[in-house]
Amino acid sequence: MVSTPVSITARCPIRTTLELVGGKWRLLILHQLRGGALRFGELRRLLPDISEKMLVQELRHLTDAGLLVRHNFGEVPPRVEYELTEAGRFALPLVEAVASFGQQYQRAVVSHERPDLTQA
Amino acid sequence: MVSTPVSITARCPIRTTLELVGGKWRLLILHQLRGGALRFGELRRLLPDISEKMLVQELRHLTDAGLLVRHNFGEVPPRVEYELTEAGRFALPLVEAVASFGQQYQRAVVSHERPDLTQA
DNA sequence: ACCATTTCTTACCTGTAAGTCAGTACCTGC
DNA sequence: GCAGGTACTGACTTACAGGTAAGAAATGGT
Repeated sequence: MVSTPVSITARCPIRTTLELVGGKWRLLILHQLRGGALRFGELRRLLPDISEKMLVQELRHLTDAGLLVRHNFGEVPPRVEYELTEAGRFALPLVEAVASFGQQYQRAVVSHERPDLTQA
Repeated sequence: MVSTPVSITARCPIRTTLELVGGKWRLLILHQLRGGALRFGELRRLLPDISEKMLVQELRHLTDAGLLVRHNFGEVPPRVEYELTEAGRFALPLVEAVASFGQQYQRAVVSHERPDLTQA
């Protein structure tokens, strides 16, 4: 053993977050689940323009990441629910921050035509 | 005038934010500029694995969005600085939230192998 | 017998994000 | 007089996010 090969990578936390919840849909899914568990079909109705394929795929990603739990009731026709885990609920303040920044920016853009954001 | 055609779109604030600062690089750029203006070359050095093309492109996007100002000193060799605007500084808490969530998640992942995040 | 419902898979395709690389213009230092 | 730094631009290419559409499996209703 010549040198110490411990975790060279020293992951950037911003990149970590982007890998977890980056992309077009994940924050929106987490946001919809803020109030409690939802069935697959309910999520699809709440996110009108997501394709089924993407919804399945993103739900699976979030579940693998430990932010969601999947409840399969084993019934037929299928009945499945998704719910935030403890870690998932931990992401809610982040979702809130994203939403609130978007709101402020929108307001600033309608009042002036270039964002100012000086006044809350 | 039969109906009132005012702004059907009612933009989702989360989507707005994603369009503004979504993607692989924009949050990282904003983060680097948190302490004040930086030259193009300094940013390139601070973000080792961004390509010059992407850096130019993303700086331009953020400038067009009103989050950055570009200072061209008109010297030769070229000397250009980028700085957060008021609106850009408004995004810093968001960047912080993203970074801190990533940190918590990382810590949770190293201790258990599935994120828990119960203990701060 | 047939159709609808529900969650999910699979194959295929498109568009855009991102990367590579070369070149430009002007000056300084050697 | 040529290499080197500086902030770009543009052409070309690759990778991947995302969309479309079809179908599977099991059951209940008519």
